[in-house]
Amino acid sequence: MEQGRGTQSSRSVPMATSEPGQYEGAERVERSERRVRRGDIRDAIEQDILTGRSRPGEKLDEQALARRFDVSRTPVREALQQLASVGLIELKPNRGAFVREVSIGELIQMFEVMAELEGMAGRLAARRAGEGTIRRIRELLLACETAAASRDTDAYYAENGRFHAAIYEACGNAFLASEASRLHQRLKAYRRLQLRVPKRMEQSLAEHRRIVEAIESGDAALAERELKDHIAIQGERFADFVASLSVRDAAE
Amino acid sequence: MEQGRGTQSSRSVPMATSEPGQYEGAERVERSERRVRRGDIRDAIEQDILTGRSRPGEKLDEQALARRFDVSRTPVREALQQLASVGLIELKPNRGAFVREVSIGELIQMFEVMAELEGMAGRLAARRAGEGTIRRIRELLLACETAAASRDTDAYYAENGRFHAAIYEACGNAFLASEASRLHQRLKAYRRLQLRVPKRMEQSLAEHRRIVEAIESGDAALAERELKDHIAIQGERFADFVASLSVRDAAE
DNA sequence: GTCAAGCCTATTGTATACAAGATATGATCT
DNA sequence: AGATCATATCTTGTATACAATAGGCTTGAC
Repeated sequence: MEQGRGTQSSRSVPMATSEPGQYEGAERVERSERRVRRGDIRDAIEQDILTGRSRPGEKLDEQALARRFDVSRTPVREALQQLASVGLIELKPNRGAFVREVSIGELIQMFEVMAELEGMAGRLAARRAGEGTIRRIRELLLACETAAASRDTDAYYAENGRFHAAIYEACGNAFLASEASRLHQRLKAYRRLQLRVPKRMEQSLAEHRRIVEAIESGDAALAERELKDHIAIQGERFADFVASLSVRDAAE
Repeated sequence: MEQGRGTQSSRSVPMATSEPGQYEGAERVERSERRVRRGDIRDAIEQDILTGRSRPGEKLDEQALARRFDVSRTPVREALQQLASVGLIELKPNRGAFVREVSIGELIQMFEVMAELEGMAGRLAARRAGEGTIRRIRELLLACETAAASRDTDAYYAENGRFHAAIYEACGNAFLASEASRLHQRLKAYRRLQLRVPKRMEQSLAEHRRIVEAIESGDAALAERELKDHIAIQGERFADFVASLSVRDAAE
């Protein structure tokens, strides 16, 4: 009953009729999306966390998730493990999975590291980027400008991500690129928040232009500084934003 | 059957014990290594990889590992997932787990990133380290010197790890500290290799002294440079080392 | 002899069963 | 009545059963 899959298979399960569904009241919306692809579960839970649908500190119930995706607990646990390894949730032994509470101080520290990595990527990109790579970055800058011109924060947010990813790739250090992407992904939700700050999109765009200029001219030190500042500003803006909400702040 | 287990699951100790200790059976090694602690499996496989007992490209057989630790495949798979998330192995869908082949180029890239992070930690440590922290770092430098004096590479290797960890802590950015530790751990095996290079231990020690000096004097830029170079040299030495012994090595 | 197609087997992936830990709940004693 | 211990119940963790897939092997045709 609780596992819709097993019932329709021709084989008979020994004593499968153990107990009638004791939680059948919960909504099971995903009726249509049987056959979830591997990784879908992970992505869905991640999305819930990043969008704030799952609040920090909240417990994630394995059984509920299993029902929601119409799978057993096994793949759900797998997904939870992966999310824990990325740092999005915390697995307390014998207690379960909880959405991680990230303090403001911790976020600022993460932005600080991100700034360093982006700066490094910029420095290397300025030295190593070839003709085609630079053209691609230029294109993405243009896309950012278009999005900004139409005041479309969602589009800007998306193009911005692509812009930075292109720089990671351009640095010629695949490991750095993957580490930077990982952190970028991790800070996604908080980056987005800043776009609400008035004029931030325009400022960001101006910074992007200077970054491209520096990379194009091959000025490694400048590219490093511009990118580092670009991210550092985001960290500060984020801190401002938070401070404006909460008067008391323990941000070291 | 494949799991010669389950029959003798006569775990005594009903629950009358009001002891707070949760792993009472830690030293109780029945048969092989019964009652493995959570995480032991992961550590053991990791150790095999880092020490080279499991060669790059080699396939890790779930069933064999399950037998070896006398557990079912479930916790083994869990351990493999974690190792995959750290990058030590690769999980090919429907194919299994394989020890990741790290090319020399990739390793150099990792050292490059490591150098940046260590440099950052040094810079911040120079600015933020307090009285006690510096004393602690000094102590660890002394321990390195002692180990070096007695030509004990194993001891030096261990003290070196503590020395760097102390600097990570001193930087006042816990996130950076954890990221640096993660990478340090990842490069562990390759770091160790370098100590075989003649005079490397002495050079390393000299570099350590300059690093401590820079941090003590509060010279952030210098501390950053010294640490960065310290790691960069390791990357270069590593490349030299590999180049010197592998004419026949299928590097990449 | 070579190649291809289809079965065979070995191994991964998923579901379910079962065990052990944790929390909630109720009974008993002071 | 309140506290404490015992138990009931729920949840996580692990074992096992089953399903599905990949790769090898056999067989048959050319």
